[in-house]
Amino acid sequence: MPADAVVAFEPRKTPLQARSTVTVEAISEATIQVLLSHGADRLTTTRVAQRAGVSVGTLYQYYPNKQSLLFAVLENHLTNVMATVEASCESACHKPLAEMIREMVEAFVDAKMDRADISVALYQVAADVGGPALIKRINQRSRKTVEAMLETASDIKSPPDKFAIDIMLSAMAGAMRSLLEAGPSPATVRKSREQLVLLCQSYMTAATAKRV
Amino acid sequence: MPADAVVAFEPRKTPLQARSTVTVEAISEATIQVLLSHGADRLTTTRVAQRAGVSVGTLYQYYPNKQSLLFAVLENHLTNVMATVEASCESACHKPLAEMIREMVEAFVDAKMDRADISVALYQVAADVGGPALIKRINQRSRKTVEAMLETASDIKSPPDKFAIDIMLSAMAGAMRSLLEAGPSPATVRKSREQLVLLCQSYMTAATAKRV
DNA sequence: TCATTTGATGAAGGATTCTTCAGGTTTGGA
DNA sequence: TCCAAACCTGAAGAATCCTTCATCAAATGA
Repeated sequence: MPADAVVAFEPRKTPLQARSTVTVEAISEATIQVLLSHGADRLTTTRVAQRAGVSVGTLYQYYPNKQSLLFAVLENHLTNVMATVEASCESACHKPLAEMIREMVEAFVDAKMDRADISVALYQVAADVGGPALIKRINQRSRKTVEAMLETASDIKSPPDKFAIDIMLSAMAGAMRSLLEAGPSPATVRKSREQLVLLCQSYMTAATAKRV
Repeated sequence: MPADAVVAFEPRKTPLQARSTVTVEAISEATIQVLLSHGADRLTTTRVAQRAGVSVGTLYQYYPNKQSLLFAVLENHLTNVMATVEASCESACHKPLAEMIREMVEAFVDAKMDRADISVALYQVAADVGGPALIKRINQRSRKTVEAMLETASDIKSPPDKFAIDIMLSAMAGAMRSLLEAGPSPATVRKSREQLVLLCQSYMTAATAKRV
């Protein structure tokens, strides 16, 4: 969605002393909180700094601008979720298809729910500059990871094609987003998790059958 | 996501003469274009007015503020898509489950693709103030519409519960969003449409089987 | 201990943006 | 034709926000 050149995104300085590590962490956390309490369009660098208990100048010592701050928080979150899913994919290798899907989906749901507030807050940021590109990258990596896992499934001839995997992953993410934004009860989460597993399993089974 | 009171959202004045109808239409269209070319955070009322070929003052004659403009455009789009889906649901009544799903999903995909640019542009706005609430309302209505259709399915005893329908709809919307944001080729759209039908069909079948 | 590096401060410049309103133009009917 | 209502204009007020930088404080290690 960007119109013109993307500004600098790289962090300006990496914390060396323990003191600054705490500061950077506080700024990240404050970003989430401000996002949740004021909304994306009312998030100001001053407000974030205030909430973090530091001054604006400090914030600008680690992030060259507002966008890089938001980008960093988003990237961090996506990377975390990604790592969890990747781990589950590795541990599910060589199992039957249905089990694979179950483990992967459950890992995803759990990772998202673990810090549901972060997920919800960041949906507001995801559409901004940098977001779409980042998400595209993460999606591709996810696709490859899942694809590699499916290749080792013990009970199918050939795995579904890339297309089907993309559809499944985006459907899963979309349903999860809708769920998170509704502020669900634990019971609702459990039920949704189960249904999401079923959704992915039935689709993958159907998509696989087509090719064998 | 809003922090405080929601401002006035209602249009300020309804166009009477043909001239102003054209103006309002131009402003709507310009909003989409600016959203696409500059992004949500660089959308200014002045820019929209300029692109529409009118002055800012004119814009404020019909919309009390910037948010109400964005809200109106979003609402209009969602209502349009919704109407298309509702029509398809009515015409698919009393048919077999698989056909129902196919018609509904295809109607949804086609409605979204019909003005793909609008859909893509509005994803940036959806997370803003008013967006989540609006989407929640539309979702509920969609759920009820689909539920009513499924009740008349000729080949199943009892339809899936509300839960499953919600999951399916949000999964469908999520996958569609991901597709749209990728700027797909016509061939990709066709293939995705087919896969989306399969996704929903297989899930609904699985969810139904569980209850009979 | 003390010099050097790292970290923190926050007032203020500079820029952008929302919104209004006083005054002009066009339209439609009497 | 002529008036009132509808419509349009765009400069400017008011507010908000991003970002910098000169200055002060803390930590490190020699």
